[in-house]
Amino acid sequence: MPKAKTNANSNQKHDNKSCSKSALQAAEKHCINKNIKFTPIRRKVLEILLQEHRAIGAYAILEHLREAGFSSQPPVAYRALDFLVEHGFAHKVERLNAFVACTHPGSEHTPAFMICRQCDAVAETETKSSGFDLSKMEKSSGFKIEQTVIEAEGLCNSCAEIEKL
Amino acid sequence: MPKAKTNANSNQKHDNKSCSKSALQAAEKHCINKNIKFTPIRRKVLEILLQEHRAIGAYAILEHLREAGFSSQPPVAYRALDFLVEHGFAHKVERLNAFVACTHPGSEHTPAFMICRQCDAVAETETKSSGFDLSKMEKSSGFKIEQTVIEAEGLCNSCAEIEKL
DNA sequence: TTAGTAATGTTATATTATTGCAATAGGAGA
DNA sequence: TCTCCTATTGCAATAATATAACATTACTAA
Repeated sequence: MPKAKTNANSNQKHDNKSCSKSALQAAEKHCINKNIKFTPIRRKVLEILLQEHRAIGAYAILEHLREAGFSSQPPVAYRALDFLVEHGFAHKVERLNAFVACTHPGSEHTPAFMICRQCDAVAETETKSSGFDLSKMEKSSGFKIEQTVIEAEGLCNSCAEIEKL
Repeated sequence: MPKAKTNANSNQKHDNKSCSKSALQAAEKHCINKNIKFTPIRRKVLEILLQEHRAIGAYAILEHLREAGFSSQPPVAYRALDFLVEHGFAHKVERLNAFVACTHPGSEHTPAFMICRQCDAVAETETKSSGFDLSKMEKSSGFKIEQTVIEAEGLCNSCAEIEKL
C-alpha cells in the first residue's frame, strides 16, 4: 500500500459494523461445521478486514493487531491471512499485495476484482458471472488450471462520474 | 522467486538464441519508428528476459546486469523494466512478482498468463482468444476498466502428463 | 552554445514476506 | 490422568521486492 487513502467506498452507504458482525458469525459457524479452528487471532484479522472493507496490507493489519493487544510480528499476520485465504474467508489482491475479506465466503468460487485507482475501493465479483470462461482457455491450451488471478484496475462508477466534471 | 528451478520449458524445443535476436531487432525497429530510446540498459534487460524465456525477478535481472558489466543497483533494473512494460516489450506477472518478455510485442493486447507451478513455465495468451469478455464485466458493473491482470496457475501440458504416471 | 529534458548512477530506505526455532495449547488414546 | 502428538503461537532474524531522493551525465532542440 503506497498511498494511504482515507476512506474507500465512502460514497456507498454501508453499515460495516453489523455487516462484519454477521460475517464473523457465519465464519464461526462454518469453522465449527468443518471442524477447523477459528482462533482469536484469526478471528481478529478477519474482523479487521471486514471493518476496513477494502484491501489492506499485512503490515496495516499488524498495526491493528498491536492496537488490539495482540502480538504483532509479521508471521502472526501472514499466518492468519494464509488461514483465511485457504478457507475462503479472504482473498489476496495480487496487484496490490493486499488482502480483502471475501464477500461471499463458504461457497466455492473464483473471484474477480475491480480495483479503483482513485478511491482504492475493491469490488469482488464472481468470475463466471463476469464473462470469463476459463474452461475455454483450458481446452485450447491443454493447461490444467488450479487457481486464477483476475483483477481489473480502473475507475469505479462514482469516481468516473467525478472525473467527468 | 522463492524457488530457483533450473530450466523452465526444458520440454519444449526452442531456439532461444535466434528467437531473442529477432525479437531484439524488432524492438529496436519499433523504437526507432516511435522515436523512443532503446538504450543499452533497456536493450540488455530485454535480452535477459528473452534469453531466460520465463518470468524472472528484478534481482535476478540485476545479477545478469552485473555479470554483463552494467551498474546493478535496483533502480537500474526497475527503470528498465518500467520502460519495457510501458511500451509492451515485457509484462509483469503479479502472481510471481516477476517479469517476462512479451511474446507478441508491438500490437495492442491484453495478455493472460498461464503459470505452471511445477516447471515455472509462463505462457502468454491473448485475453480475447481465451474466452474472457471484459466488456461484459464493464457493462454489468459500471466500472471503467483500464488495465487487467489475468493469470492462471496450474499444470502445463507436459507436467500434467508426467504427474499422471 | 545553451537551456531544458531524459536517462543514468548511487545511496539509502521502505515495503512485503519468510525461515527457523522455542514455547504453549489442545485433543486422542493408553 | 498422563502422555504423546499435532497445531498454533511467540519471537528474532533476515530475505525478497520496490521506491525515494538527489547528483550527474547525455541527448536534443531552440
